[in-house]
Amino acid sequence: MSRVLNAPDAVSPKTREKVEAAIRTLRFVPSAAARAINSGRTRFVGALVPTLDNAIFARFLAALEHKLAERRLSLVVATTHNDPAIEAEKAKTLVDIGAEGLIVSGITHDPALDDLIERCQLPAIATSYHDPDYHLPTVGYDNAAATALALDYLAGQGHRDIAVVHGPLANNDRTRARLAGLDQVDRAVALQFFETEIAIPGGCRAASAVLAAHRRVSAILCFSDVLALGVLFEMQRNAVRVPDDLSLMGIDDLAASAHSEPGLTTVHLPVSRMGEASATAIAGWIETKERPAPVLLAPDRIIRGSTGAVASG
Amino acid sequence: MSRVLNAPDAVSPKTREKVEAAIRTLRFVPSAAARAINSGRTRFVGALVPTLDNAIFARFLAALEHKLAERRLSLVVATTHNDPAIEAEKAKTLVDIGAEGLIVSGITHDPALDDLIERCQLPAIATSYHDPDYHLPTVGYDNAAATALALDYLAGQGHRDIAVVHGPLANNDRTRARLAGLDQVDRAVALQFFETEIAIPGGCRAASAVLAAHRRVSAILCFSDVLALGVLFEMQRNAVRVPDDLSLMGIDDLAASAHSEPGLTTVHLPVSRMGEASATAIAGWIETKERPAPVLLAPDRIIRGSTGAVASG
DNA sequence: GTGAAAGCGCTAACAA
DNA sequence: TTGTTAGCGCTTTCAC
Repeated sequence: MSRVLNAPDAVSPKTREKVEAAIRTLRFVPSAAARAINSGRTRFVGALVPTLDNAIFARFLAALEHKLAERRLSLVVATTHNDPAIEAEKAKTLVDIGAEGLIVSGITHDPALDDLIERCQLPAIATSYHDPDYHLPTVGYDNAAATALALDYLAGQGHRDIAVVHGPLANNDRTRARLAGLDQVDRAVALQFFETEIAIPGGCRAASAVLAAHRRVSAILCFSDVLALGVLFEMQRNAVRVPDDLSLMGIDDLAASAHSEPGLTTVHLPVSRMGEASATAIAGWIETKERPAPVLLAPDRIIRGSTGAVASG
Repeated sequence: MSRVLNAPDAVSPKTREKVEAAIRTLRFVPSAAARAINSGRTRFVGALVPTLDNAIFARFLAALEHKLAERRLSLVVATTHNDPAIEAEKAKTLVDIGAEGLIVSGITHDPALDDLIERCQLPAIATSYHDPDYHLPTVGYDNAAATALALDYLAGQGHRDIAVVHGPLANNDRTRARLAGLDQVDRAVALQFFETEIAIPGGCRAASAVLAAHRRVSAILCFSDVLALGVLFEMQRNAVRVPDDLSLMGIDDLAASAHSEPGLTTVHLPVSRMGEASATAIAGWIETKERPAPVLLAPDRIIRGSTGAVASG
């Protein structure tokens, strides 16, 4: 009967029909577990992301799921809320149910996670980050380069006093890398920093704080478009014109960013390609047993209407 | 050795240590598949959603994943793009890898999916919909009631010419139910319909169409906040004041809707609670083998700044 | 082309 | 408390 299901051509039509009839009458359903025990394959991988609330991760997962499906792999999703302990725990669960590989975000992890990956010899890929020397292959972009690209543009437009709105630093290497990227810009710019939660209301609050701050700025750089959207709304609420009174720049390039009024100048992070590249890398690793090379994806500056030049003089 | 892993207390400390040492040196990792074949449990369920691009589904999945984790279940995610054939195919894949239950969206499905669920005697739940007579338990809200709630409010505010912006009707029972809900409103209101893709640019295009339409409207009702956001942006672009020139109402209540300027009047759909209720229902069904009762969640009208009354006379 | 049997890695039940 | 074994449902192999 195994033959009828797996190699129908190697069975005479007569026998096949008989067996198929029996399968129907007996309501036979093959057991996935039994198949897995023999093939050694479960055909799914796990992905650990900080949250689903930010569209940037949803877009990443959409591309990841789509590309994995092409390789006949399914995707198990778990959220970590940027807590390494939760991440390690959920990773353990994913391995326990049989994940053949793991996709994690960033390079800050609980030792328990590294230990798990090492012990199980599990293919695992770190995303949203680039570091060729990291012990896992990274598939991602250079976070520092992304903010450098942004700050360089604002500085080039004549901005000398800039507010930087970013997410929590705790356990977030991406945010820290983005912060470090600002130092790469070799221009005389005064920066004020505002930390807030990465969500629309966080952006709104940060915008209020910027407006209330003692020293005026001519531009706001947000480390996420979600924050920038919140800032934009708050500015509209306060009748602050963007970009006339204040330039606004984000990082991510969400769907909304292209269509807001004004359109949001931002740095496009290629998260869809990152999802595809991650899928290809992990699927290849699982199939060939060969560790893939890191993948570096270039961020891309996108100029829209939310930024303008500072009137010189 | 099985005892050491599963019931460490029933083993003398000496033996335990010896076995644990061996486990370490041999780099032993228990096989999930072998465990599954004995327990009959794989400890994960599959969810089929139209897309991850709309935050409403991301929010649903976030709650679903969280509540499932409490029941020690993992979540496999697959996207269908509202195509019943893809849905059926991916459902088959999920069952093939051992999903213990399925969460699907709506009640329009390929017969192959129904057949699969029937044949495998698989616990399956239909979400985003309410129909106590459907052959699967539904966990969701009354889509018709949601739009009725919205239209009733707009009519109550004096609006008599209203544009309705909705997503594609093909294969989407939720959209059709929302459309049907408009008929429940017993008021003399002239409606114009605009179909577009459920995404920000879709909302923008629909807004342009509304502005270009021959007959003027005093309000726009969008069947999704994503659409309403797009409309709002387009109105800002065209210097149409909301709500002074035009009232705007959505359905969903996304995170952004509460913080836009003006805030978006909308109908809150309890998708987080729907995720939790779905998790509870499917987990209970798997554990007790007893089919759960349908769950009806009430939508909730939320009045914000994007709507106003029509000046009478 | 078909039937029979070994064996995958565990758990559970049984002796010792 | 510990060692041993049957058997879960499949795939693969080996006779026929």
